[in-house]
Amino acid sequence: MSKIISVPNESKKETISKNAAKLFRKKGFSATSMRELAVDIGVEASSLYNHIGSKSELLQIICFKVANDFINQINELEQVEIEVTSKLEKIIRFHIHKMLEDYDMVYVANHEWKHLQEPFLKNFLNQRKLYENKLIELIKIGISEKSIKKLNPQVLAFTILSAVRGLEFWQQHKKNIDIAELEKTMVTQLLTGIIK
Amino acid sequence: MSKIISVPNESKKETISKNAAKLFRKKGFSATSMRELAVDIGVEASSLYNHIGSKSELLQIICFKVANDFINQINELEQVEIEVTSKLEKIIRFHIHKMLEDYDMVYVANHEWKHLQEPFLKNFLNQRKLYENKLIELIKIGISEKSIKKLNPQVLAFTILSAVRGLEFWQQHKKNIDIAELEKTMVTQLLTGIIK
DNA sequence: ATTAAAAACGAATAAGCGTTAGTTTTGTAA
DNA sequence: TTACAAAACTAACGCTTATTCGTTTTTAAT
Repeated sequence: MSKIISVPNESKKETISKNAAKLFRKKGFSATSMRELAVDIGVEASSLYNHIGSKSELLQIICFKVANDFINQINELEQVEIEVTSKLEKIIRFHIHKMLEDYDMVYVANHEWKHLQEPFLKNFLNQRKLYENKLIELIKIGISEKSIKKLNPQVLAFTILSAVRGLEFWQQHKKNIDIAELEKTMVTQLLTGIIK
Repeated sequence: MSKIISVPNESKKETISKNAAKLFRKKGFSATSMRELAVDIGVEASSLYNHIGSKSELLQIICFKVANDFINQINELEQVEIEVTSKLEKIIRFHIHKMLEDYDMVYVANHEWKHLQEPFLKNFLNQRKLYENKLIELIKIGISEKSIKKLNPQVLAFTILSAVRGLEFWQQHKKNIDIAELEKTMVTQLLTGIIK
């Protein structure tokens, strides 16, 4: 077969990872074979191993890329001095943008992380918990400042995360809903509710 | 090995299905082998085939059991004559209860349905869309009655569904949060928002 | 044109998969 | 006790899996 075609500024490893993300999202990690991935890329399965270490490594690359992006964003946000509710709004909007830009990778990180091997599995879950705890802390500050209702901060945080992590639905309705409306609706709903 | 032990009023097929749901949730459908399932139940893999047709059938049983439960609930709710917002509250509370009672099955139906074979895959997705559309219609009524904010009903519906489908987190925090508080918090958050 | 490294290939390996077949054990009712 | 059906067993089939090996082709620099 032919060579792996990679666009400039993108290593062949990245090209393989992105294709892997697409397949892992569509079929799941375990149900995706290296042979299928190779076909998609246009090369024999064995040739992939000149560029990557293992199938498992591809999942690691995907999951930690996403985890780092989210951790970095919330870290930057901690430095900024704006109201808690504005921070929450920014977090929600960031999730929406990420889901649109890196749909495959975000989806895989959200749904296929359980197939990571140790020690990567523990590592990933630690990253996740770190992010969740930062969000919970933010909400607690909001409650103490009386800008947020006195409800269980853990539940509030997880509900927001569940809502934005479920943004996959959007991919299937791209045509019907425009992104500005999507953002406005979700921010309004999650922050101020749906009842008039 | 020994025989399959099934509690009274539960067929052996049900026993196998429930064990399958537990494994499919923990490891994913594709990564779960019939041999593993057999070990969990205490028989040889081949013995399972005296009770079930195939591995795929187990996934079908799980997914359609869950789909039917949710469709039935929302159908019953359509008959009842109460306010739209009360109906939404009931739907949210039903999701929470279902996730607690049949965690494994609900999780599998939410996450592993893509491994269904045709025609079951199409069938399942139709059921899902039916449910989503019923929820969207409900919200549209609320908007026209002016009890719900004039926002994109599709987005509102999917956000609610994402939030309740993400209730898996609760399983890991059973000890910290009691169910009454969980319900109250989520209903309040999704219907009236979190900002004071 | 020569050389060395990078990247492709085909073939093979060992392990695991869902499932079937044939046989034996177990439980139940006559 | 006999007879029959249900459900277990062992063994095997054919296929797929991720990965490795040794070799050949391609690419790029001298």
